[in-house]
Amino acid sequence: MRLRRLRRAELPADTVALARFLLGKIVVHDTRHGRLSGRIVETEAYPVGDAAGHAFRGMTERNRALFLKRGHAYVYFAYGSCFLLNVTSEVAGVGAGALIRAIEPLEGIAAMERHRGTTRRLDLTRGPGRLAEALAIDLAQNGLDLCGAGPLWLASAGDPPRSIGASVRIGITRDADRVLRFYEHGTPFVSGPKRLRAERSS
DNA sequence: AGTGCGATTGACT
DNA sequence: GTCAATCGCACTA
Repeated sequence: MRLRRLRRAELPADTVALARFLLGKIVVHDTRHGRLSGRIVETEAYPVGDAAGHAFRGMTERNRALFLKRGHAYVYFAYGSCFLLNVTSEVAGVGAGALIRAIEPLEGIAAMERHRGTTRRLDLTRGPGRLAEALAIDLAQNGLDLCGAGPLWLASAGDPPRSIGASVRIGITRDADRVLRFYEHGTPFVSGPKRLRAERSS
């Protein structure tokens, strides 16, 4: 597969626009055990001022990376069991980002199966905690520049954009009515209940 | 110092 | 479909 590293200037400077932009792009993790990659099919935006966003109550030790300029990785540990991967979206000092919720496995599928302890293709990377585990992402990747020459990066495969759906975000309680979850229609690799997979956006 | 709560998952009915 | 596990962090006192 032909992959081209995305440059920071190509990333939309707006959080919601970035969340939509990321659909169809590739997230790549080059590890000691080879390349792990997947096509992004579901994201959520956590823009400035969003009560559901981790930056809402200011910078802390945990969410520090969320305040890096756009195109950095913000990884955090949730529910005592999972790591979640976000792409930061604003200028330095402003906390906002896009959560990657699901990818379609591309390269390194055998390694992903080992990391996840299953060979069921749909269970590999459907859900933010699952995809992080499949891609071997944890706090060691927190704060990495996704637009630099590092091991974790974003790529375009030149795929034509497909139909995009939108819904409310999953698993939050504050600002729960905002339509800030975006996903690709017609792929089985999207997480969430069925009723949140059919709404049309653009 | 103690408490409550998740940007979830996997097991189970 | 429902529900508990799990633990670091933020918040209160």
